[in-house]
Amino acid sequence: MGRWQPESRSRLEQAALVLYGERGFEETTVAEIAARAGLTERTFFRYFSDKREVLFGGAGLLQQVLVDAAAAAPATAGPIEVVGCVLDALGVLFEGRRDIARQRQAIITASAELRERELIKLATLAAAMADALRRRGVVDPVAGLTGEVAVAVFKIAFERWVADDNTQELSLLMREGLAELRAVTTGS
Amino acid sequence: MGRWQPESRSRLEQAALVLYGERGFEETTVAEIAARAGLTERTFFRYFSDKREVLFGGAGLLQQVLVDAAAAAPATAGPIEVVGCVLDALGVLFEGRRDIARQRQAIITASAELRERELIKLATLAAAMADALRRRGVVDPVAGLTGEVAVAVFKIAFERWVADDNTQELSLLMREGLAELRAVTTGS
DNA sequence: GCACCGATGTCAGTGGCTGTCATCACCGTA
DNA sequence: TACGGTGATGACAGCCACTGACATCGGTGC
Repeated sequence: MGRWQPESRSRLEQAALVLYGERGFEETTVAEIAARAGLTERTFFRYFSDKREVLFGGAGLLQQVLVDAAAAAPATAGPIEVVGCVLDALGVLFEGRRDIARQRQAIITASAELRERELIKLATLAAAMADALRRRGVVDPVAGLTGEVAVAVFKIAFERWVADDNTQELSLLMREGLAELRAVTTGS
Repeated sequence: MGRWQPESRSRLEQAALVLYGERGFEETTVAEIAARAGLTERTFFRYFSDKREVLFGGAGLLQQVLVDAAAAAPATAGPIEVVGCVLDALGVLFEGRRDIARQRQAIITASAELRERELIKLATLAAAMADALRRRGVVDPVAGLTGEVAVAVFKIAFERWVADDNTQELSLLMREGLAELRAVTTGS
């Protein structure tokens, strides 16, 4: 036992999720996570650049889906329509995963350090969105601005989605957010 | 010399600014900053909760100005007009400080850790903006969404303002951003 | 003078994170 | 079957951010 167990990475992720959930992020030691996964602290840091990163393995997929959806949007679509397409794609990605998302989000919001990390992941998404728009010919500062706005809509919708007193689908909440935004910016 | 020097806090800020600028954030030790300010590491941590915070002393003032401006906006102003007032107030705050802002921003963008910290400060501003709007009777999710949008406009305008090839005033860039945003959301 | 207080120093300790080298399972090849 | 290579892991030492506890010392009020 021990060596050559194939799923080291996911075992570490699982262990971290459990321990962060039980005791909290700050109160959990990397050595404890590693021990629970049957590995050593050193090996943890070979898979994850730091103690927080273990919770953000999905960020890459998210960005991939975003970029692909932006590229696949109809050639005639303006920036906001592209945002709509992207948000739809992201909605699909989270379908049926609300409980998992909720558990993860509870851990993140409970820790300032983890909130910081989440924000930089979102900022990276905004930058990717802006790049995708530039690749479609959208110029700055509109591209950058639209990237930020897309993420803002996603963020607010996601917050509502994981809130306890809400049962709507994420896609719906994002569409709603986009509509509200349009209403607000055109002057109330 | 040494004790009872009155400006310990600002001496630490100054020392940090210089050292982060010269060698970079990661390569600078808290002990070095403290030594340069004629203090010890322990005292540094009495003034600042961590190594990054020493660069963000102005965040409180920023938030104060934001909240005040939002409260002082005409009662008839809708969410977007309030954002306009707030951005104007922030523009005044930065007037004539572009070189300092540029130096600081160069340090921050050079370090992932510092970018994280900046993002959480911006997120705090967005939350404050949303709260100010709620106090004016704006409901969710519009309040939250508008808070995020306000910060997005500020962020993009600030980036352009500190870019080397730009000579426009920050206020102008923010007004421009707001206009572009309106144009984008109404459909291109 | 004396008692008190608040800013600072000192010191020991924890934990995140890294560099380095050893080890061991597996694989291909002679 | 023996042998060398490879890649994942362990073991260990070390740096540095950060903290708690206690000592110290300058100034202030009585």
